Amino acid sequence: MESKKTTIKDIARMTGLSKGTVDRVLHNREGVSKKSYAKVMEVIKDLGYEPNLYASLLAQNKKREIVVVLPGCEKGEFWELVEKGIAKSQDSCSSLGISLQSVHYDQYDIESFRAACKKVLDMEPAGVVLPPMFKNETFVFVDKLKAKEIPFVYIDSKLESDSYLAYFGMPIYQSGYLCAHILTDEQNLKEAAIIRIQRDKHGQSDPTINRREGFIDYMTEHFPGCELHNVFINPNKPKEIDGILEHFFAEHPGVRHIAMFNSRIYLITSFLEKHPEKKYRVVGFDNLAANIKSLKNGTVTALIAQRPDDQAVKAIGALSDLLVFGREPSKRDNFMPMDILTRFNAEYY
Amino acid sequence: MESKKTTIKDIARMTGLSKGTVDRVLHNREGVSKKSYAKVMEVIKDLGYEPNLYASLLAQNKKREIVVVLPGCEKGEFWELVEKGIAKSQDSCSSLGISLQSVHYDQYDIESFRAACKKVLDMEPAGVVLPPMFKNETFVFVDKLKAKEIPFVYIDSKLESDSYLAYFGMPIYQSGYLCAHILTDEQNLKEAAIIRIQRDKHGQSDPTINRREGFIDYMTEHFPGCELHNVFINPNKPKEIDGILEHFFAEHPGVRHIAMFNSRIYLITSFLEKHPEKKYRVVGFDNLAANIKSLKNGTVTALIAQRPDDQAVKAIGALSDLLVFGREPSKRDNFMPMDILTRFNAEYY
DNA sequence: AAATTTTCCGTTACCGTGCACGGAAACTGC
DNA sequence: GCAGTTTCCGTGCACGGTAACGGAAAATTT
Repeated sequence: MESKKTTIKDIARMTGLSKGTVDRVLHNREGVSKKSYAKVMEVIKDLGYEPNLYASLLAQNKKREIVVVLPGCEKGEFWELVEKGIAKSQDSCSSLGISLQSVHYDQYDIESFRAACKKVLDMEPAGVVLPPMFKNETFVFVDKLKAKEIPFVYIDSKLESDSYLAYFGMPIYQSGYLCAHILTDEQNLKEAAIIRIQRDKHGQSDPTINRREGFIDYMTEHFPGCELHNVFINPNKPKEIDGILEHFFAEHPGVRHIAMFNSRIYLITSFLEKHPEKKYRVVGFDNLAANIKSLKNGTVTALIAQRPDDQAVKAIGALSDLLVFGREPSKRDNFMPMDILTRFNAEYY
Repeated sequence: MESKKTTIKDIARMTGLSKGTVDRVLHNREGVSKKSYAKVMEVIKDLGYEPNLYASLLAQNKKREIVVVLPGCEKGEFWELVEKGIAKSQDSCSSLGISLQSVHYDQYDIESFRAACKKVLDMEPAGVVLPPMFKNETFVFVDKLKAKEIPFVYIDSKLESDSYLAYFGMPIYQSGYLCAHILTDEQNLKEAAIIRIQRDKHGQSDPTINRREGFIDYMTEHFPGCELHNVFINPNKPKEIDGILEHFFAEHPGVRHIAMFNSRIYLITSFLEKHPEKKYRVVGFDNLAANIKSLKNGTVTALIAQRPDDQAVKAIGALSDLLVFGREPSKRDNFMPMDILTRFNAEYY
């Protein structure tokens, strides 16, 4: 049992052939007689031969590239957290002989996404990681990837099809459901406010829609009498936000519970900090630095976070596992845990 | 920029030395003059040399072994979750040429721990992972490891000393603090019950003590008037537990909040299920299957979990990073996030 | 100054696979 | 029977790094 692992040389010796021929059999290359082929296969099975990965990779001496296609972003925005995950993966990738590249586009400009896709295809990468931001364009893109036999992994959210290698992201509908559970804390509510972003989405795949469904379903099931107010704000006009909120809450003094389904809860903390006596119960999403700050000072009650860095790390890991070790991921759909962050556990995330 | 990665040969050429000497520098082996050493180091930095993992592992052709020393346990107990992490690591380890072994002992029998330690030392492992269960004996053990220059990593909790490579575990005091925060939900409390395990601990390192301190500190700071009742139960006499609890809660009808600082909240769910009308608010620790079950059916309000599987994965990862890549962990103390589990996010952990 | 030790470094034989090259044997057509 | 194909297979170098071996140069001792 302490014997060395069997090598190609052993098989060559056992069969009376040379390692060149054994190699040909292993790779199903032509130029082997049926008799020799059968003999080699038999010995391989008998000895339980497994090729030495290191030697193989060393001899191949290929360089592979994984490309992550992401919206470019300002400091402190959600996608920056994904970038952190990419940075984390850099080390392990480079020591596996894989280089990591990011390609950015403007998430509000479909043309820039098309350009990014073209760029990626020209790079001929060994694998691609992407969040599906523009639904139709993403379908077009991944079809091309499929045609080139380039594996790809979705993060953040996914599009249904049978061609993606894996998906790493939050269970979005359930995150809305959970949000409602935390917001109400099982206390009966009469009213609650949902703060929404005012923007024309043309063809964007928007997880917040699905999330809102989860939220509303929870409320309907548990507190059907609760009235849900939608309040719209525009992140491009930050100065107007406080006014809009002041106006709304003046008209609805009974509302003490606030939820928001995107990562921008920090947009309303300025308003909240002006009314500490109201003790609003506020639940938002994602561990942006600005959100965490408001969480720690008590302005925000809880955040639901989804480990965007881990999503990137795992997506890249799944690809490199495939590329280097030939291992298919065990699951295609990998839901990340929904982390509940409060002021007393936030700093450990 | 499309140039090949720099190799040892490149460095040899650039410095006018041979690759043997470069290799000596890379491994800090002796027999290199200061001048040559400096020259090589400079070129390495300039070219940004990174060794080729495959070639290195292939040439070394070593087999190393990482040993995890753990309390053996029944199905469904805490340490089983750590075992899951070990199983997860098996794949990545074996493809890195590392084999993983577990050595078990009885957590209530110090002699069995001594025997386990001896066994581990005889195995001459390349690295060791362990939770420090018996304080003094662990010190004796890790001293021997240190003498043999075997790196070791603490999980779950840690002992203060300067010899451990890394620690992966929950911030224990803070977890008690957080527990109180969740239990009270910022509502003023008059009374609360702490369920404790009755057992004589001889020399065991017990995280629950520290955790209770955190809990009590939170309560003292936020609700100084709240009376905390200690209720002791004995896990070896499960039939008595319900009676003890019935008796206690009959005598203290005002108590509606319950906390428990070990992983055994499932011991009291039988009692809780008999009194659904009381709507006890119950917070416990760790995502054991039995606990999760009570969480999902609403008996338990929340669990604070610490990713025991991740602890194992990361501990093993830190060791193999050191063994294979020579990378020291960036941090010695790695606190795991304290996950707040409720009935609606538990299944994603 | 010779003898010895120590310090330093180049050489070389691997590790297990991949693959190009070329040669031997078998098979073809005349 | 000979030249030309085709089929099959062995040889040998390459991949990048490791580490033992031994020799030259420098430092030390006698």
